[in-house]
Amino acid sequence: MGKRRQLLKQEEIKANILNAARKVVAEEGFQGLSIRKITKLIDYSPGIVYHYFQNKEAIIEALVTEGYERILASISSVSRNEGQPEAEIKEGFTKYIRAALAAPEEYKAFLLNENPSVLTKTSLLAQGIMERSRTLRALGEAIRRGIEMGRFAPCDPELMAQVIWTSVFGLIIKIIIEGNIPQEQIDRLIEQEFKLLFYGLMVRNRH
Amino acid sequence: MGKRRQLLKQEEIKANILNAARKVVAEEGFQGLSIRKITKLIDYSPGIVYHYFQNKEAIIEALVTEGYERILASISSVSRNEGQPEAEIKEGFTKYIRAALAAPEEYKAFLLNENPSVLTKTSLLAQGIMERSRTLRALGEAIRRGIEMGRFAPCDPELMAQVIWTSVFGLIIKIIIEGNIPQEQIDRLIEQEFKLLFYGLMVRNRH
Amino acid sequence: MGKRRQLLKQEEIKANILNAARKVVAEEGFQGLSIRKITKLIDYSPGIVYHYFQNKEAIIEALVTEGYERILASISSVSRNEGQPEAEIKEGFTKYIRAALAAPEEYKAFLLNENPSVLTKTSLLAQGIMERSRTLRALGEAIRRGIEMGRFAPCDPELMAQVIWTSVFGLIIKIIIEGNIPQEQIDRLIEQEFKLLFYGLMVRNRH
Amino acid sequence: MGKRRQLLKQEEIKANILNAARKVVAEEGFQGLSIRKITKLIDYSPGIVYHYFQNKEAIIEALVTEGYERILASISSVSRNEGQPEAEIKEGFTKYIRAALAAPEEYKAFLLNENPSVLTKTSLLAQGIMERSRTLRALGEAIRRGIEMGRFAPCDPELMAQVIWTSVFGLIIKIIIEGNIPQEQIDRLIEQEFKLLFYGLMVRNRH
DNA sequence: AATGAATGAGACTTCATTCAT
DNA sequence: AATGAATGAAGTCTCATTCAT
Repeated sequence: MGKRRQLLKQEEIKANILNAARKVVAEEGFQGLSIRKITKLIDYSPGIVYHYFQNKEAIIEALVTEGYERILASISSVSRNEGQPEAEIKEGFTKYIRAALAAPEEYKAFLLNENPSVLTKTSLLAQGIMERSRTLRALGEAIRRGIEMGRFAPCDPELMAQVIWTSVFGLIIKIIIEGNIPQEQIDRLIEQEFKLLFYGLMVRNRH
Repeated sequence: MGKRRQLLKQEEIKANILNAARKVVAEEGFQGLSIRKITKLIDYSPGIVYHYFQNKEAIIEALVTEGYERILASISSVSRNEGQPEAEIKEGFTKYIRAALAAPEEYKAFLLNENPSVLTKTSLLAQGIMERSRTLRALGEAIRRGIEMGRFAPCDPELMAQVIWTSVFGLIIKIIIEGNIPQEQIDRLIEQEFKLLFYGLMVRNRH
Repeated sequence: MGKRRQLLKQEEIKANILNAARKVVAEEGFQGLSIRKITKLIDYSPGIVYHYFQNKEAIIEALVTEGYERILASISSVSRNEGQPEAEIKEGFTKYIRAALAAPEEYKAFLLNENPSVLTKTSLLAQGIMERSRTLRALGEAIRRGIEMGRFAPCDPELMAQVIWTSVFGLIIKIIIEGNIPQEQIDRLIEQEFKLLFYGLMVRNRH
Repeated sequence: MGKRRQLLKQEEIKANILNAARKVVAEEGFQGLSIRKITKLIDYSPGIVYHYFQNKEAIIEALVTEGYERILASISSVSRNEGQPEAEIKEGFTKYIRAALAAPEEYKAFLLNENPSVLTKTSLLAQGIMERSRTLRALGEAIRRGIEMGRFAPCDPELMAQVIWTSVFGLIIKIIIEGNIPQEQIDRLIEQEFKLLFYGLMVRNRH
């Protein structure tokens, strides 16, 4: 067998393992993931996993990296809107929310995970996060541009990006957890969310 | 032994068990809680736990409801502020956030719980929730008052209460999950959260 | 407290314990009987049982002795029929079957029990059993009388009593275990059973 | 290692487990069977059993069906006896009894089992059972033949087959449960059983 | 007489991981 | 590359019994 073909096959099996793992996680959460369940799905023996991954931890990390990329991909296509950064922000979150609600179990499993290796990808609240997180950077810079253009009130763009992000995050998580919200109500909540983010609670034109 | 004294002792041991459980949960999360770990901490044999609690589930429930009740209690003392409903809201959430962050595992365990009976207490997103949830009612009515006074922009008070609540919820959950945020940064985030809630992103005095 | 009253009370509590035990056995079989379940039913603590019974074994024995008496009572009223011992036998078994099917769980728990102390009461197959078992003695003597009167074919009355008894026993147990036999079919089976016992399979008047 | 040899070894270990289980059951009854006891006998750790069997239930089922199949097999070799159906019946039951008493625990476990899926195999008392049960059909038809030949008294062959079967069943179960009957006495009881089945209690030639 | 605390053993089961082959 | 055997620890829970009070 040529080396290239071997590598290919190796990647293939790794992918199989990850696919099986993803399936388990989607059904039973990260907590329910076990090596055995994975190998039962792909009809391999438990031992084989240790040929491709150092341990369970490594699988989780791979899963998570990959899952995060997919979520990020959903907002990578957001188009710059020079004149109205708020439209850009709205478009990004709309796509993000849609992607999250389309794979609720994975979203939950991923963003509520406290596994250290997962947290390195999902952490957003530390100071200076704009340098490390593409998402937060994109959001923060849209905010900065809005401020420079005079459309947004002056503020620390990073901090603002963080609380905006957690606001949306809170809504998504709650929608997923409550489980039975009618689509109509979900739409109304999302619409209201944007009103809150952009206009706040207080009345306009005050003094 | 008098019956009263016995009951006391029984309560005492129950409390010991719960305390030990709390300690385990605080260190390893609910996921890491086990009867064995509890009884090792209080130097008892595993079996004895079943004298005081029906099963592990009952311990968790006791822990969780007790914790969440403490959190709810924290906002029961919020004082009406007729002139400035925003101050009332801010005070309420400040207390709520503080209480939540003081018992992070319980907060998570309760509010991320998908058990139906828990959900009946934690659901907030359905239409008409203001009639069923004291918390949401209080928040929604503060908003209504603010609108009537001309301090808040006109909106559906219930919907607004829901997205405000989920915004704060998202921040709390994220702070808990990331785990290692310095207190200083937490304070800045909370401060920024209120700015967002009250003033939004867009510039004031816009037309 | 007078000694007599104490004794009374003691007997009363013993009876309570046994009643509770009987209830457990009726619902879950002897196998499901536990000290805890007993004391939970009568609202006492597990320890108390050991004041009245040496151990679990002793309870079972008491239960069984008592249960056996009740079953025996059902056939104690069978009237002697000097002319037709077969009528006497039929009447006895009819009452016995009815009593057994009226308390199927107890019957099963009792007669299928292999606990040594139970077996001392239920054993029937040993040689010489007619000297020790009232039931078998009654049956065996009816047979002996039948033989002497020339109504029954000559045979060893004890052996014949044993196989007759086990025949009926087999029918009862099977009816109980299958569980869903319609009453009509039960009646037909019982009727047929007596035909078998009295006339056998082979044709009459055979040379 | 070749796949075939592996399969062989796997079967071997499975057989070892079952053998150990059988040993435990033989000594302490099904009630006394535990994974621990099994693995102690074969010097394995408890976990390994779950490589070969899904759970304890599966072991019991394997044990029981295997045992009962052996018993059923014992009567498959009964030879037709055209002239004397009673000889055929006697031979069948003799073999059946011998097989049952050779695997008493399995026999009990299977025939006293109230599990619905077991009952579908062991039920015999319903009307029309001759169409569904090979055993009952064979017995019933021997009876029918006997009647047609004028050797057996006219009767409903199915009903007669049912009560005959339960008669023998009752004897077997009682022998097993009492446990300590000397072989000699067992033989006498069996002999007497056949006398009862064929000739009944009543005197012959009684017009 | 009665209690409730407490134990220690044992039940079934799942899991991550190692290892010889 | 892949397997299947195997372990040992840990999980929850139930039980009969003892004992100080």
